[in-house]
Amino acid sequence: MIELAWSILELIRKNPEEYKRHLVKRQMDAALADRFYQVDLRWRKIQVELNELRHRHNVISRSIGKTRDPEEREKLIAEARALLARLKELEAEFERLDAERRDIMMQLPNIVAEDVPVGGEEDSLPIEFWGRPKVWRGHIEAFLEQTEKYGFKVDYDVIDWRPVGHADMLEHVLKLGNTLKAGEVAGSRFYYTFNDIVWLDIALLLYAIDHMTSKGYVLVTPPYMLRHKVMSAVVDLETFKDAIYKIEGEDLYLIATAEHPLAALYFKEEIYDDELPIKLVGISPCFRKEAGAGNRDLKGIFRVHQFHKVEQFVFSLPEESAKIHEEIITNARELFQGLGLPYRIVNIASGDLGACAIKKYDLEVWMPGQGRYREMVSASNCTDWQAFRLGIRLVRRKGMVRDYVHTLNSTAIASTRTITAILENYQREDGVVEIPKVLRRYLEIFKGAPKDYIYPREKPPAGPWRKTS
RNA sequence: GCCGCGGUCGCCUAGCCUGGUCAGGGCGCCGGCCUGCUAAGCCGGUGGGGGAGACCCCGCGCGGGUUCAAAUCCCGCCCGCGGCGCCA
Repeated sequence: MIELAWSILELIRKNPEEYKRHLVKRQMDAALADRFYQVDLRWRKIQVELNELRHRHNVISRSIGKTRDPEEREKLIAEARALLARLKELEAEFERLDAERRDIMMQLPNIVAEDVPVGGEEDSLPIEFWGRPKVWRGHIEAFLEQTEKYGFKVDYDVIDWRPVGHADMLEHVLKLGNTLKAGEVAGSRFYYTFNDIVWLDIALLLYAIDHMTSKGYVLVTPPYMLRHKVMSAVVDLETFKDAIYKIEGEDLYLIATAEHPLAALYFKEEIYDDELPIKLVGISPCFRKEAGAGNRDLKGIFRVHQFHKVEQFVFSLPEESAKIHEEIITNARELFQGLGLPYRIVNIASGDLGACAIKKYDLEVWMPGQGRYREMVSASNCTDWQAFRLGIRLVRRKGMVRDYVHTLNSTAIASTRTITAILENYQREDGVVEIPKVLRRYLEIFKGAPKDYIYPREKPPAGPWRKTS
């Protein structure tokens, strides 16, 4: 018997109850698995009948070619026609079943890793803290809620003045952003940024690709749009609905992250085991509808429709993906340690995982203006979920066995979010923002770029502005 | 955008005109024999699915159509190459 190569299909056929437990962990309806099991069973049965019928038809059809006697020929053709009528009926049923089966199959989420906390968003578990957060006196209680509650003793500095939130910093203190005008001409969650903030954006991206390429990751500019068949293979249904922009009148979708085109780099390809791991670092703009976000983070540039991101992506051997997952989150740790931004690593709870991932780490930076840790990085192990949908096979040289590669992705740096973290963490009482030392080498070569500090201004360098506050 | 040519089982390629032998061959890869070891040589394997299995079905860029029968004929789409046009 041929081994079922996709882990989820194999699991449902062999042990549907086990798979249902994973659905429950994800707070999903376990009936999905039952439905698939039944449809799959019937699909297999019909296929047997269909093959039988087709075989008989093929036998007759082949014999027609060898028959010289015209009378005999007519008889055989009539017989083939009769068989064909029955075949058509059965084929119609099979096609209906096959469509239903594929439809459910595309909805099946990955399993949940053993060491993922079970529950909803509130059950996500911080597992590590780094750095020395600046905590405003009024946020101390909230800070302890986010640290000591989980059994971690995190040293922090108390500050007496209240840091200005990133949105107000950008727009009203530094005056280097304009979301009002952007809102008018493009819509909410768009922005104009100017001068030093743009330099900061670019410096962050350079810093991230410098760090990643020095580790041997291959630098990639990917397509910023993908076809439907590719996009739907890379993301789950929810993401598609809530995040993906479509190009009017074309079969093209804007990427929400470089993860999508990077995963697609090996669309329908075979990868030999001795080529793995393949480590990529992509740089691209990201476009997101943020349809499910409601009113959250409406101000500033924390949650926007468009930003730049440097993304890590790895194709790996199945037996190595857990190890590589640790590697990519560690790369992110290094980047944020370099920036001197205090963070915590969170093991995301089962109910909050995307359908693709068996396990996800978020890196959240302490935001002194908001008094909260906020997500900057997300690192997922998708095992063979994406690879199956993209048809990316793994060929093991020993015995030429075929299964699926594993895929992993993680943010390296998302520019706008990281800027908000810098604006809050490097802010002084007088409103001056210090530039993290590690970024300075990427700025010093440019005459017009800021070097050490970004200073508050009286009025913006460009764009309409009315004195309000 | 227009015209012409092309897309074959990992890679290269035959078959297409003139529909019907298992889609043939080369390379690579895997396994075996041989060998002190390697190479050469020889034998077998090398797309997907179903079936407990003997086997069977599907697969020639994708999707339709004609036919008892399609890699082969017809239509649409995608991609590549060459030429023309247009624009950086």
